[in-house]
Amino acid sequence: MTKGDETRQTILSRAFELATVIGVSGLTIGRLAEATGLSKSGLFAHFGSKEALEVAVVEEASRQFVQEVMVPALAKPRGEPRVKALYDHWLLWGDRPGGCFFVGASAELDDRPGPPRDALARACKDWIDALTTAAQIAVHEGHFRADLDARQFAFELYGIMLATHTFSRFLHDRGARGHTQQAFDRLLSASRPTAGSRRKSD
Amino acid sequence: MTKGDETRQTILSRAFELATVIGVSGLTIGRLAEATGLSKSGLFAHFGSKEALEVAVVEEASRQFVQEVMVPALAKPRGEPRVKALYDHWLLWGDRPGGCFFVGASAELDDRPGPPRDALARACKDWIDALTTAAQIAVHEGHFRADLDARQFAFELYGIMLATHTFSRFLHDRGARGHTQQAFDRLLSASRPTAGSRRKSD
DNA sequence: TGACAAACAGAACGACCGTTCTATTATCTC
DNA sequence: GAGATAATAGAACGGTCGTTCTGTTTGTCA
Repeated sequence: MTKGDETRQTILSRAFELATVIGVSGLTIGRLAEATGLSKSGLFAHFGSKEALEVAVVEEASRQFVQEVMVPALAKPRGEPRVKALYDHWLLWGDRPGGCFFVGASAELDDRPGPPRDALARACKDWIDALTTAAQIAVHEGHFRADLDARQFAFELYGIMLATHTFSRFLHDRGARGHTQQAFDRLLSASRPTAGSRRKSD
Repeated sequence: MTKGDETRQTILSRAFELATVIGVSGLTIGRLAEATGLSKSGLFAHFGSKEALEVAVVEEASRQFVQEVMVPALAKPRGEPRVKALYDHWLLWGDRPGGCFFVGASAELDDRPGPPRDALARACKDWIDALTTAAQIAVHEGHFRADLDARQFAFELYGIMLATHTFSRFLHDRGARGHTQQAFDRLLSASRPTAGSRRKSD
């Protein structure tokens, strides 16, 4: 199948953009059909249900996120450089109309059980796991202190990202970017070994 | 007027509960009418428009937030105890079906301009200002270091709160409460004067 | 207590929702 | 190129949305 998958991909790309701006639940078949130039029923046939469309949109978002954030970061050296790259590319990822898709969608779906919510939660957990693993690697590399709780590190970094989203996108706070950078730097400093600590593989 | 205001208050209390769980935009006149036992038109007449209802719900949420979080904290001694009280009462505030109303509503309204969004942003800014002021007072009291950026403190504390909401409500992460406490403790430690610092009014 | 306004109910409106059905194109296979 | 199949359009469905209109009840106050 060629044509069908091609159209489906076009729909999903547009749907992802739309959902980022107006939210997952604000995304309707009618509006999406209009945005893509297809008829409601023609578009609908590609997914079979609104719920399946939402799941597909979440998966499309995850795909793009991996491409734009995870892959570039994995190309960086293990340890703190990779942690920094994850942070930097996330900032770039959030620099689009609507900001970070996942932050917006999380709040929308958190009390609406079902497959779309499950798919989104999976994506967020994967992201947090990636942050955790990156921090753990930084410990092994000796960039971070040996007793660092990598999961705790991921939690706090995630919080910084959420605060960034809220301060800049919702509150239009001009100091948001500065606060973000300062918070991240402080988190890094607190994670590095204190003077006189030992290095790895001693 | 007695009866009208009374019913209006009943509606708003129920609306606030509902909106916390299903979201501000998920709150419909029909559902709210059913939940309160009124007719759609009867309920509608109290507000004149859906938008006005949403604004009223945000204001009701703010009112309750002040009552349950701000007032108890202001009763505490100035400085770190008050900062801790703000944090503690916020945790209690979030311990209800749907979690923190403002966290959920922020993500929903951040790209939907209009009076409801403005009212919500005002409430969030007030909350952040309260955190900032409390931190600034802690500086004056000598509980926090003199060179602390109170606004930065508020930003990071806000991030911890957002992460708490997401980890516990959305991801159902059992470690959320622990991570929150640890992050808060770490933020407090980093804010206190280092050994050998001077006290206030010297 | 009787007049008057406030508070509500009920029905209906057009708009849009997700979904289904049928018909018509376009695409692919042989 | 013919036949089968996939891809899409169009109309229509029942349902819910916010909103308006018209009554009827209820409360308020001189």
